[in-house]
Amino acid sequence: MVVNLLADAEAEVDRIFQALADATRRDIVRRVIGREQNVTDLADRYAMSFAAVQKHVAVLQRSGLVAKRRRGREQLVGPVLDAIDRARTLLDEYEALWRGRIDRMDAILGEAEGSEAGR
Amino acid sequence: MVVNLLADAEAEVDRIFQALADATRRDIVRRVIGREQNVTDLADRYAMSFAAVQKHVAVLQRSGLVAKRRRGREQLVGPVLDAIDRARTLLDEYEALWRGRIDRMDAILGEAEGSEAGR
DNA sequence: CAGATTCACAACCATTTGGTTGCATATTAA
DNA sequence: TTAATATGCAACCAAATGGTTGTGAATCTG
Repeated sequence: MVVNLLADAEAEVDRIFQALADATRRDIVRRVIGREQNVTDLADRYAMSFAAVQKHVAVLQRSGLVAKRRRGREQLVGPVLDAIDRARTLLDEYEALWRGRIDRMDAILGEAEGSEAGR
Repeated sequence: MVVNLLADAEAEVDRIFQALADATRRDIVRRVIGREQNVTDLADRYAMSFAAVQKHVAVLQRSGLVAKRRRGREQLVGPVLDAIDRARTLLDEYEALWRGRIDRMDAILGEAEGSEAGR
């Protein structure tokens, strides 16, 4: 159903913003965009336990912004360019909305739908 | 100290992304950008209690993205254009960061992963 | 093989989040 | 003045978050 598709899309946006709502995680994203890094290297940068950093990486992974790939005994954390680009586009859309350039888009996602009690 | 200034700035970013990490709140932002609305009107749109919507508005208010002004017995919720523009700029910076690093990475991408770029 | 490295994962804990109901207060309308 | 409207706010609750420690399994390395 359309409602579920929308709900899924919204949930995905939720996860992306949620993932970015933590300074450590934003920093991790920056770092792995610079270069793939294993979890230990990442963990060494922050004043918290290895397991805590592991959890942050898991949150980012769930949001789709990063992914891990194995290399021997280590897991290399790297950016998922498609997802990051999706996030970027999403931010673009908010920017457009906020700038008020979306007079036409108002007709599309304006009054009609957003209201539905579907959550 | 510089550290605290940075921490404050990061905390503010936290609050902004956090505020946007909920579909109802994103919807509220869209709506009040379209036109100032009182809390009751907003609450009528969503399948949750008045108090719940009140709390969502409070979160948005703490993030600085919206503000309330009194008109008689009602509180009109409206966008805070300065703060929204600040947030927009912030998102722009992330966009630039991501795009910039990705572009730069594209140049390097052909090479083997063994190559250490000292950082 | 033995030890070190790297990671996964479970259990636990405190705090925050997102929701509820109920009650109090301010303002408008009749 | 009384009733209806619009809001604020406290108390409560379940689930999620963000952290910890501890245990165990893979994978190098000497």
